[in-house]
Parts: sequence; C-alpha cells; structure tokens
Amino acid sequence: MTTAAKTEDWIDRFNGLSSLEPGLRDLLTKRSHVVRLPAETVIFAPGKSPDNLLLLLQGTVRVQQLAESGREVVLYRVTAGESCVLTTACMLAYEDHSAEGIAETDIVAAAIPRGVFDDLVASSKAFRDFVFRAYSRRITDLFHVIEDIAFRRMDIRLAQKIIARADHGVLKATHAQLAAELGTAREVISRQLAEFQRRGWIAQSRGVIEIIDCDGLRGLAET
Amino acid sequence: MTTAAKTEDWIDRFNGLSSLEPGLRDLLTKRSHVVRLPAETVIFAPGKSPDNLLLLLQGTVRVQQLAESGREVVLYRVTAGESCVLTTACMLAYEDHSAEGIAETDIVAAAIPRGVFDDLVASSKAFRDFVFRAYSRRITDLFHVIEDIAFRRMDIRLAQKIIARADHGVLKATHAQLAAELGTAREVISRQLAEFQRRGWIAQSRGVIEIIDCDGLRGLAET
DNA sequence: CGGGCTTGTGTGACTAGATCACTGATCGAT
DNA sequence: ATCGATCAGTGATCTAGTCACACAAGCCCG
Repeated sequence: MTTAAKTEDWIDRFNGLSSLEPGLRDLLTKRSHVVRLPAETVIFAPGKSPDNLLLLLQGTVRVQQLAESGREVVLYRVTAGESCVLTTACMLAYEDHSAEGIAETDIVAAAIPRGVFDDLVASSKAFRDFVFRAYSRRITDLFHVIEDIAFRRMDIRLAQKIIARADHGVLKATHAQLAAELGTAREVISRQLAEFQRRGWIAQSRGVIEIIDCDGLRGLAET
Repeated sequence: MTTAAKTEDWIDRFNGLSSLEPGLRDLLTKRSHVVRLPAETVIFAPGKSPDNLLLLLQGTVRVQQLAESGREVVLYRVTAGESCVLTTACMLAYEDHSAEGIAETDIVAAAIPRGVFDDLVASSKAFRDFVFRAYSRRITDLFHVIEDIAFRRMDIRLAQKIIARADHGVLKATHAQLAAELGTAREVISRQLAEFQRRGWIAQSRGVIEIIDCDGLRGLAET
C-alpha cells in the first residue's frame, strides 16, 4: 500500500516525533489517516470543532479571529511539520471561541483521532513533549500578536508583514487582505502603501505589491 | 501534621480534579507542597520560568504582557481554584515570552513539581482533562484580549473593566493602573473617566472610583 | 465591441486614541 | 510647614479607524 508507505515516514517530518517509541509509531501510523483538503476549506470555526488532531504535511492553515463587525486579525499560521494543536484538545472544552482555521493552500495532513491522541499523550513522553511544545509555540505567537496590536505602529507592522510574506520580492495580496491580516481597516493599508510607494520602497498594481527597495522597508520594520 | 491535612482536601477545590484516581490523589498530595507568597511576588517573568505547576488555593495572580516602551496589558488573572498552567509546561520550551505573572494578593498555592506533573499527565485521564481544560480557558482569555484590543472602543472596555473589578461599587485603582490593565495610556483613561463623571456615572477621588449609576455604565458596556 | 458587474483602490472629512510636555493636587514623611 | 513623590488634568499634535463616496481594472456576456 502506497498510503501505508507514506504514513510510515511522515512522522519524522515533525520535530520531536522522531524519538517516538517504536510501538507507538505503529499506533500512530495505523490509527491515523492522511487527508487532503482543497484551499479555502474551513478546518474549524465557531461551532465546528474538529475531532481530529491535524498534523500538517503540506500547505498552510491560517488561523484568524473574527469580530462581529466583520473585521478580522490573523493570529498565526500552521505550516508543514506543525500541528493544529490549539484547536483540538483545547477547544473541545470551552466552545466560546471566535477563531477559525482555514486552509490557505491545498493541504495534506495526518489526522489523529481524539482517542489515539489520548493514548499517545498517556503513553509517550516524546509525544507529550511534542504536544506541549506545539502549545507553547502557538501561545507565544498569540503573545506576539497582542504585543503588536497593542503597542506597535501600523507602518512598522505593515512593513514587516510585506517582508515576511513576500515571495521573491513579490506579494500577491489585496489591500483588504492585508488589512484583515493586521486587524486594521483597508483604507489604512491603502494610505500606508501609498506612502511606501512614494518613498520608492514598493511598486503596486491591482492585487500585487512588488518590493523595490527592501532595505528601505527593512529600515522601518526594524525600528 | 496540619499541613498534610490541608493538602489532602485542597484537590477537590479544583474543578475536575475530584475525579482523580485514589492512588494518584496520594501522589499529588505527597509530592506537592503548599507555598505562601506575599503580594507583589513575581511568579514568573522573562528569563525566570518556574519549575512547578501552581494550583492557586487563595489569592489571585495577574498575568501581563510588557512592551519595551514600558507599557503593559493585563492578559488574564488566575484565581483560587485555577492553575498557572500556561506558565509551566508551556513556557519551558519557548523562552521567548515577554509576559510576567505577579501575585496580586498574598497567595497560597499547591506547587506540583515538573516530574509529578509529568507522571500525572501520563497516568490520569482526569488530570489530563484538567490540564487541557485549563489551557483552553487561558487561550480563550487570550482570544478575548485580542478581540478587545483590536476591535473594541476604549470607553466600552473601560466601562466593562470598572464594572468587572469594582467591589461593592468601589474600585481602588489609579488611572495609570487602569491604563496598564487595558493596554492604553494614562491620559486616555483620565479623559474617559472625566467623561463618565460628567455623565454622573462615577465619582472619583485619588486612587478611587465609585460607581454612582451602574446602569449608565452598563448601558455603555453592553454596546 | 460596448455595456454592466464585481472587485479593488483613492480620497476627504471626521472621530477616536496615543504621545508629548507640561501644570496643578494630594498625601505622607520629616 | 515644607519637600518629594505620586496622582490627575489639559492643550497641542500625530496616528489610526470610520464613513461616504468616486474612480479604475478586470470579467462576463450579449
């Protein structure tokens, strides 16, 4: 079975899981299954908790907070080799969350059923460490988001975002998307980008930002 | 030993721990110890991770985020019957956190050493559920903080804070403390409170806010 | 090809919030 | 009674968010 072959080696792509005890590797590979989901799939949302722990093999999942007003902020992204850990074990208890997770690309993931997760946490120190490290990672991400929103200037945050998310100096995103990313309004982004453009740091066209002077941007971002 | 007597019954004060298996109750009571800390004690801070999981028996711990600028936001409070769970298992891995926990009152807590925590997580479903529920609680708190900071108006947040933290209609806090609580500047609080006072909702004196018209405040808070 | 439609962007006017630089008030300790 | 420290009030100014638009670019379809 090619699927079995695949599920046998994915474990080592997760930092910390390679030291999983041999018997438990079997448990994990036998009792979890690989799923493929198209981009834009809603992985979890208010009222829709997943009953599997997802370990991402390919693609990225964007986790964002929604406000009634319709505005949003991106909280963090889960990338290949990471897990959606906050969403499973955690959200089962308190349903009162207004965050949602969305497949940002087509994704491939290993889905670990709740029961298997529980067995593994019970029987493996390596797995526990993996889980707690994953929690830790997410929570520090949340701390950073809070720090950013509460204390950093928009221009700096925007410059950092552009640098971080640009691919070969090009960022495909609308002003509205960037606004949702940073939890601000579209107009704010438009004006800031206009200013960046005026300074010769970027060029813009519909849905695309091109970095012209990365050092200029970086100078601001590192303030 | 009176201390032993005390440690035997504290377990049931924690929601979910009462269903802990008998043998493990012993483990917990024998291998953890009750500590007393005076108000203002720094429980954890950047660079100072605790090696115990604290279960709070009395008092409250305030967890806040610090910015280099000196400004702060309160992230959440741990009250009696709750645990400082984010700070232990979690923070051990990623040291890069800028949050600190401070005893807001004199506190009494059961300290569970790291090793015992690990044994309990391994051997008890009840304890795991307790831990994951505690995580969940904190994380939803963080989500609320993010939502508030990013999307809610200061006047509303301030009104809510005053109602939430007032004791018999009286809140002992300086404008600077309220500013730190909400992650804003002192002047903003001063101006908002002046407005609340003008509307006859509160009375102020040095370090004290007295609620005069709770319905007025509530009307704003529930907007 | 020229309308319509949708989506993305630009802009002015205005409000809210943050920052800076102060002044004045209050309180406790000597 | 005075001094120093902490707390609160205020104007000026800047940054950010909101509202109400106009305008532009791509897309579909006859």
